[in-house]
This record gives sequence, C-alpha cells and structure tokens, in this order.
Amino acid sequence: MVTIEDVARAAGVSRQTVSRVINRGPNVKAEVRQRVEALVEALGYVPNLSARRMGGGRSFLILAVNDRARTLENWRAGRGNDWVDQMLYGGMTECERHGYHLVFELIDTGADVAVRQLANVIGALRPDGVILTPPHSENDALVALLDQRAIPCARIGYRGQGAHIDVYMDERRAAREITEHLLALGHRRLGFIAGTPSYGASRARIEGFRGAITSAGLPDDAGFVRNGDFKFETAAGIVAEALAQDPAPTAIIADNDEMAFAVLHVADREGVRVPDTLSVVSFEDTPGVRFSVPPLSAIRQPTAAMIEKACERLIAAASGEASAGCYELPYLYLERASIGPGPP
Amino acid sequence: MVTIEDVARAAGVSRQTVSRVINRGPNVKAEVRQRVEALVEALGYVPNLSARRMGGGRSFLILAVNDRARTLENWRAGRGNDWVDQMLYGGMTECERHGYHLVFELIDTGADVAVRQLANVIGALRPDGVILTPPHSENDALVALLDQRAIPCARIGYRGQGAHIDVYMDERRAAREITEHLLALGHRRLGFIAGTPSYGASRARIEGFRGAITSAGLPDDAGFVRNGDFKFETAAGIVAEALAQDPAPTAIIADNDEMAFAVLHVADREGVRVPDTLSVVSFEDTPGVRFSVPPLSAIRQPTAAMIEKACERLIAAASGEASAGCYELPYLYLERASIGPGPP
DNA sequence: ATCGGAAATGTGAGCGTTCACAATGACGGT
DNA sequence: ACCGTCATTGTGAACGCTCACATTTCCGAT
Repeated sequence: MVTIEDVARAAGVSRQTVSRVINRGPNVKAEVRQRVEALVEALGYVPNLSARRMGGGRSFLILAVNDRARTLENWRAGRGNDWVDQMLYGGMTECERHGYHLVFELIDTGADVAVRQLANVIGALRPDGVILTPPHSENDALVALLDQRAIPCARIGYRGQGAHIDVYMDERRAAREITEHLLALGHRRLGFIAGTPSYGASRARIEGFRGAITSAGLPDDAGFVRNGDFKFETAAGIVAEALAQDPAPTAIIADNDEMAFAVLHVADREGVRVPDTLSVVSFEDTPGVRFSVPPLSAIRQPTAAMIEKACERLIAAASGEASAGCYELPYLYLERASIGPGPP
Repeated sequence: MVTIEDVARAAGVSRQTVSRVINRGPNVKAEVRQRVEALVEALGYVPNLSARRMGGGRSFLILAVNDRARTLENWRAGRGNDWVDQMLYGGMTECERHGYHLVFELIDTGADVAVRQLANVIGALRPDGVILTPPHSENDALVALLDQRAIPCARIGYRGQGAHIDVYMDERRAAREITEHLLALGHRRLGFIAGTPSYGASRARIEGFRGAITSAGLPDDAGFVRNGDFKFETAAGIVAEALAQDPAPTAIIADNDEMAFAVLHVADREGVRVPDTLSVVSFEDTPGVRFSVPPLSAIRQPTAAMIEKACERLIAAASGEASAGCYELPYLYLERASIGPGPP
C-alpha cells in the first residue's frame, strides 16, 4: 500500500507538506499543492484512518447507537426496521460527504449495562461523535460518559438545555395539528391509542391530542386516550371495545403503524367502513402503510433528516466548530385515503 | 484513557504479556493471566482499535458494500430497505460476537467507478474482510482488487469456483418448487413476471419456472414469462395484458413484492378474486406483504443468515483459518392467503 | 543592500499496539 | 550439580500519520 511517505518522495517534499495538502491546511504554495494532489491521484494514495487517528486523534468515525431490545424485536418479528433504515440513509449520506464513516451499534437498555457497553465501543472505536437515539437519548449516564471522554454527542428525539446537540421534532404540535385537522373535518368523537407511557414521544403526543380537544372547547370525553403497547393484539382489543361504545369514535389516531393496522383490521371485521364512518391516522409511516387498505394517513418523523443533521453537527464539532444547540426539524404529514369528513 | 501500558504497570508485567492475555495467546501463566484480566476489568481497559491495526495489521472491521443506486432509490421512494435492514441484523449480530464492527458503505455500479470507490474505502478503513452484495458480487474487477490487496471477500448471491467465500441460496430450485407447488394445486396456466434480465437471480428463477413446467409434461405456453423492471407501473401493465388473455393465467409469480402488489391491484380492479380465481406469489417478502389484501405468499431470501455466514467466514479468514468455499443456505417459503387451488 | 516578519517547508517525537526476537525462568534427565 | 529444552516474560522497532516546533524562503520596507 502506498503511504504518505511515498507521495512525499515522489513529489520531492516532506510528509508534512503532503499532510497539509490532504487536510487542506494553509501555507502550501499553490504549485506544490497541485503537484501533490496530482501525485495522490496518480499513485492512488488513500490516507490510512488508523494512522490518522493515532497521529492526530481524529478517527473519522461517527457512532450511531440504537436500542438492542427494540431493534432485535423488530427484526425477529420479521417486521423490518424502517427507523434503522432511515438512520442509515441520513447518516451515511452526510458522513460520506465529509469523508467520514458511520458505524452502527446496538446497546442494551439498563443504565449500568448501557454505560459499560458504550464505554467498550467508544474505547475500541474512539469515534469523533456519537448519536444517541431513543430511549438512550434520555439516559443521562450515557451522556455523562461521553462528556467525560470529551466525545461530542447528539441526541435524537430529545430536547435538552442546549449544552449538547439535540435534534428532534415537535411531537406535541404534530399530535395537536392532526387532531385539529380531524376536528375541522367535523369529527367530534376521537380516540388516541397510545404506546407505552415510558415512551417520551408518546406522552408528548397525548398532550397535543388533549390540548387540541380542550382548545376547541369540547368536553374532555370528546377525546379518549388508551395506552397500548405498540402491538397489534393489544390494540385490536382496545379498538373493539372503543367501537362498541355509544357514541362510537369517528376518528382514531394510533401511535404507530402496527396499532393503526389493528384499527383497520377490527373496523373491517366489525363492518365499520374506513374512511366513511371511521377515519384512521398513524404516527409512524413505515413503507407498508401505502399498501394497507385503505392506505393510512400518517405523520412521519423526519428520521433521516434528524440523523443527517446530527452527523453534520458532530462532524462540525470534531472540526473544532461550536455546534451544540437544539435543532427542531419539521415532521411530514402524509394524507392518504384512511381519513375523511366526520358525521354530518 | 487507560492504555495497555497502564494495565501492564498495575499488574507488574510488560505490555507484551498484557497483549498476550487480550489476544488469548499461549504461554501465559494462569496466575498472571487472571491477574491481568482482573486489572483489565477493574481499570476499564479497552484496546484501541486504531493502535491494534497499526501494530498488528488487523482492523477488526468488516465492510459491507451495497449498490448505491438501488439502495438510494428505495430510500428516496420511501419504500424502505428490507435488504439493508436484514444485512445489518445478520452482520452486526455476528460481528459483535467476535469483537468486530460492521461498516456499511454504498458504491456505484459502473466498473471503473466501483473499483475506485472501493479502493478508497478499503484504503481508508483497511477492513479485515469485505462483503459484496448483488450486483457487485458479480463484478470481477472488485474481486480482483480485493485479491490483490489480500483482503478476504465474501460474495452474496453468487456462486463462484470456491476460491472465495460465496454465500447464496438456490434461486432456481426455489422457483421450481413454488411452480411445482402451484401445479400440484391444479394450476395449468401460469405466469412469471420477472425483473430485469441483468439481475442474475431473476434469470435463475426463470429457469426454475420453465423447468418445472417442462418437467410436468406441460406445453411451453402453459407458463409465460414477461420481463418487468421491479416497478409497480410496468408490472401493472403486464398483468392487465395477461389477465385479458384467453385462457387467462390462474397463478402469477412476481419477482419482487412491488410487482406482486401490482398483481393484486390490477386483479382487484378487474374484478378477479385472489386467491379464488388467481393465486399470487412473490419472491421477496418485505415486511409490508403481511398487510396486503390478501397477505402475499412469498419466498424469502435468507438475507440475514447469508450475511451472518459471510461475516463468520471472513472473521475466520482474518484469524488465519482457511475459509473459502461455497455455502448454500436454505430459503424460506411463507404461505399466506394469496395462494389457492387451481380451477376444477 | 539589509532587515524583519510572515509564509512555506522540514524534522523529531509520539500516538498504542503487535511483531520478531532476546532473555530469563523452570523442569526433567543424566 | 549440570545441561538442554521448553515455557514464560521482556525489549526494541515498526506501523503511518499528525503535532509542536525548528528551519528556510520570500517579500516589502527601510
């Protein structure tokens, strides 16, 4: 393999000058820079990342951390992992732009285990930045560890005090807006099937849902909230019960696609037409929703964009820029056939 | 950060002895080994991968290469990327088991570009092994580059001469078996909507499909083949035309889910009931198929298992074991409601 | 011509490992 | 007690880069 020394020799300069050229450092004569660049190209020289890291302390690696249980569960269930997929998309694209590489790892949820596992990974890899996704983004012990090791950290789906890089969307506003949208369509009896309360975004959405109902001057029982667990079966039970009420809800918001599918399924079984007598909206928008019958309207987290932003800020941080801050990204609302006007 | 030297000092041994312990080398007294291991744990020592790579030539990195166009297209279309997702699952799980890390990269399709891009990535990362997925697994220039750099390489979905690590499933047999299954159900008029002919697996499946028809003693026109492009629209056109034939096919096999969805869509539009008068099978099985109406029967590539196997063999190769060879993995056939008996 | 200072370039050291080899220790056989 | 052998441990050097600093070159002002 050709090293920096080979290029230096060929160009008749010292390795440090070649190093300056690669790193776009100042104080290199234009003529020399060109000559070196040509040689780099001609010899096919590619700087060795390990050596760069040894010499200069930068690894050109960004570590993206996901929750093991949640990720594996999706995989094992054959359910796919759109979140992971979107992360990869946003992360890789941005990393590539800056000559960085993305390494994806899973760590467990428990506080102690998580810290130990993260310590191991950053010890081995020495990434220039770490992306924490829910629920790890809410784990202060992990953030403390990274702070102590002076590794910049970006939290996804979490809004802190501005001392770190926080990238998120406004879950509450999204829930509020979609609820207002349904109210404007004439719905007066709404249901929200939430996920587990431990899920921060879920709590925020419930707030938004309730807020919209209250602000519209409607009685509290115009909108009911039930906690599911993101699973089909549980949600199906909740839906069956809800549809049996009198008056029955004319619109249901589900916290994720699987539960929204349960709504469609039960509605079909009970002879309730969607969207004619029941409107359905989901808070996830995995690829499958386009093929459900009818296709689901959904609010989608800007996952790829969030990870892209996180990478961008982390790389900036590694380059010495000040980059902490709170970055709110807009969500997408994708209206499809599962939503329609309320009762006359 | 604590280094090997710190551990050595604390244990009262030399760094080389600590190195032997970490690498499970021979010739270390049990008592010393224990003492060192305890200290490693106590001090939280984690070997620095960059330094390891500098000293010993091993990077503990596996590089997984995917096709950029195909991957990005899926992402941009909001279609998700089950393949990538499955790769990650199988790859990470296996890498983690051996203290390895998986790095995922995209490269373009053209021969020259691909070689240049791969050269850049392996130059920077110096991975201990590279996984090539279709269509790169069929690109000899890439394999030659890796051979020249002495980096072990695993090809997914391709069967070579045994000089490399090839991991694949028998596409032809899968197609043959599903066709035979349809014939056994009484279908006598079958259609195969293939992808683009440049896709090797697609060609193999066509062979299997035709083989089954012929072996059953049926005339060639009992099974027709049409080339689509994996896209909904094109497939929809093909299906509309096919269903208008007399006699119309009673079973259609599609090369991927999107085209299978097109079959369902057109059938519904034309008033053809699935599975009553038309059976549908897909060759992909992304998560969404479970939610289609009716759910699609499908043959699924053992993607995660293939990548897992590839990683396992690559890591073995990096550890000095002989590991080249051809590894055929079993596919899965998932029968769902889209398939039924043929006409009486 | 001379000098000062900035721009351009070069030099030694060090990053944390492993390698190849050297040195020491232990143990059994004579 | 002594030697050979093997097991165990230690020692420089090297890997390919960047850092901090030293040196040289250049240019305009005196």
